[in-house]
Amino acid sequence: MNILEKITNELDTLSKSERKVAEVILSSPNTVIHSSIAALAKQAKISEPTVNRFCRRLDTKGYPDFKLHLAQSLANGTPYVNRHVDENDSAEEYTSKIFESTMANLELARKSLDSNLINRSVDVLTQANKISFFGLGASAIVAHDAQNKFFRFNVPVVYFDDILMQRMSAINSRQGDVVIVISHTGRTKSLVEVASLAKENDATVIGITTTGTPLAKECSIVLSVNVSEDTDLYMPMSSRIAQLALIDVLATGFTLRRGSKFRDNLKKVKDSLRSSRFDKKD
Amino acid sequence: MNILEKITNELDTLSKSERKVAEVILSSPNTVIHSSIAALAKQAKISEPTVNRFCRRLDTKGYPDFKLHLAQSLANGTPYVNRHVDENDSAEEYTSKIFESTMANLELARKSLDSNLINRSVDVLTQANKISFFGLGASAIVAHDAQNKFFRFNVPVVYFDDILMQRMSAINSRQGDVVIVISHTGRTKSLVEVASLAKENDATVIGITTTGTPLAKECSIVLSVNVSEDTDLYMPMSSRIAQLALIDVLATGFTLRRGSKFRDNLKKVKDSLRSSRFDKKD
DNA sequence: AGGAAAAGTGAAACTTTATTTCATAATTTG
DNA sequence: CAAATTATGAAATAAAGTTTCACTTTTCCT
Repeated sequence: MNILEKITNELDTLSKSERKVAEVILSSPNTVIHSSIAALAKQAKISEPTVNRFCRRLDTKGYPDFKLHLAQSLANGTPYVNRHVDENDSAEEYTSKIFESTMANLELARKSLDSNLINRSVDVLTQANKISFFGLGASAIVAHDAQNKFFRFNVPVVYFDDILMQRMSAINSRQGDVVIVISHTGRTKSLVEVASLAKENDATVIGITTTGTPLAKECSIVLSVNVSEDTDLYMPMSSRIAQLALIDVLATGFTLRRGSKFRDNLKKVKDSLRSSRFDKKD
Repeated sequence: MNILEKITNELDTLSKSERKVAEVILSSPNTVIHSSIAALAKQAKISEPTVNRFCRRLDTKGYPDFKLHLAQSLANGTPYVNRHVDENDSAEEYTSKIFESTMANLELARKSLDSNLINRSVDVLTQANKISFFGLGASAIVAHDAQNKFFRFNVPVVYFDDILMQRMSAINSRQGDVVIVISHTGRTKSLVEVASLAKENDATVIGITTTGTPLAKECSIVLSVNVSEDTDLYMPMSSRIAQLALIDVLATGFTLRRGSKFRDNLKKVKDSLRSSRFDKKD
């Protein structure tokens, strides 16, 4: 198990001084693996035995052993962890933290996805007469992106980030139409209403949202994209990035399902963009 | 670099005794990371100073530092790798591949970023009279997202995904304006022109693109977001996701730079959305 | 509130571990 | 084959980590 995560989890079982140690470690783990116990104690403004006790509480044999675990956690290939941005972080620090949290959230999102539901969604999408993507705020760009992607497939696709257009479109939907409603919180009133309207009008409603939200209840298929709670003011919404990855998955599933002839077509679309670009001389 | 590989490479530059050390380490590295220098010396049937010299020859500071490197090399379990989607992949398989590739690309992108340039960009952004984001196609949604984010900061911000609007806006820019041009390929002709126009009109032009592209040459600051080449037809453009993460970084840098009063304001914006949502009952 | 018990903490003593020094042994070179 | 170079380990030294124990703070109970 990743020791940084473990520290984060056990933060509240630690004593006051031990928490100071934890904070120093979490804020710059890469420095710590090169520090002696004395240096760390000094930085955390506590004594050396406290550091030692801290290490043992995390089920390591002592400080050197702890450093070993820490080093391994920091090495490549270990799972990424949600780390909060701190007011005094340098550019390097907050950059790392944001990228790592984003990756951690992608990992979480992947775990929450159910491949059977993805399969069913792809089924539905390949058979749709018309596909509409709805989102508001940060999720609007996901809908926008989805439109870009599906547009290339030469299927009737629209996206709206305007409540009224969404409502009108939902009301005009019919059997065979697919409406994809995107909302991280799943609590945005107007979007929940739109989902419900589309459903009443016999469209298949796919929700890209968090498990168990009001929106989820209105959908025919719910693709759960769970990411860690957005409690931190500085922490950006990683949810939209996970949602985009899911759009990639759906689009890929769509392409695969449609077979090889369809893929030749895709290639043509790609090639058609070439003349608008400067050549690559390499 | 992986230290086990390094040991193997340098085997013939080592002395006889040192080679004994190397062999012991290579044969059971997992034991070594929990051994003291004395234990290792005994096992290799040589003296402690020899072990120490061995460590230094591998460019580590000493035995403990060597163990740290060794531990990290051993931790490399399954780094995220770009894996290509195959025609016969199941939903589960392509989902995993897409998420993992996305993470691999985020990792790559992070490595290509220069924190000094991020710092300078944040400087420029906090002092801007007006901020414009330009992108086309997949990058348009990044520009769109950036507008969403910076709009919350109550600064004059616009985004255009229309070539004509971009040109007009670029021509009307002036000293103190910041123009952020987003393009993965950095070869889209009209965008390169827009960057050049903006520059001629004294705007500070920040490019979010790949290193060494025509667009990069036109920019005052280039934030390189390098991801692996998009050679595969099935593989979705991960570049936009890396770009979004970079937008998060810039927005976070902006927030931090602006100080605590500014952050209170942000909280208000966040709260103002509450009434549009269903309550959370938990 | 008041005081006993429990938990937390750090100074100092102590132990373990790593590094340096230096004399000697092995190897290379002319 | 002897001088020079390089390699090696015993012992001394230095550094790092751990334990003990007395003192402080907190918690819990009446």
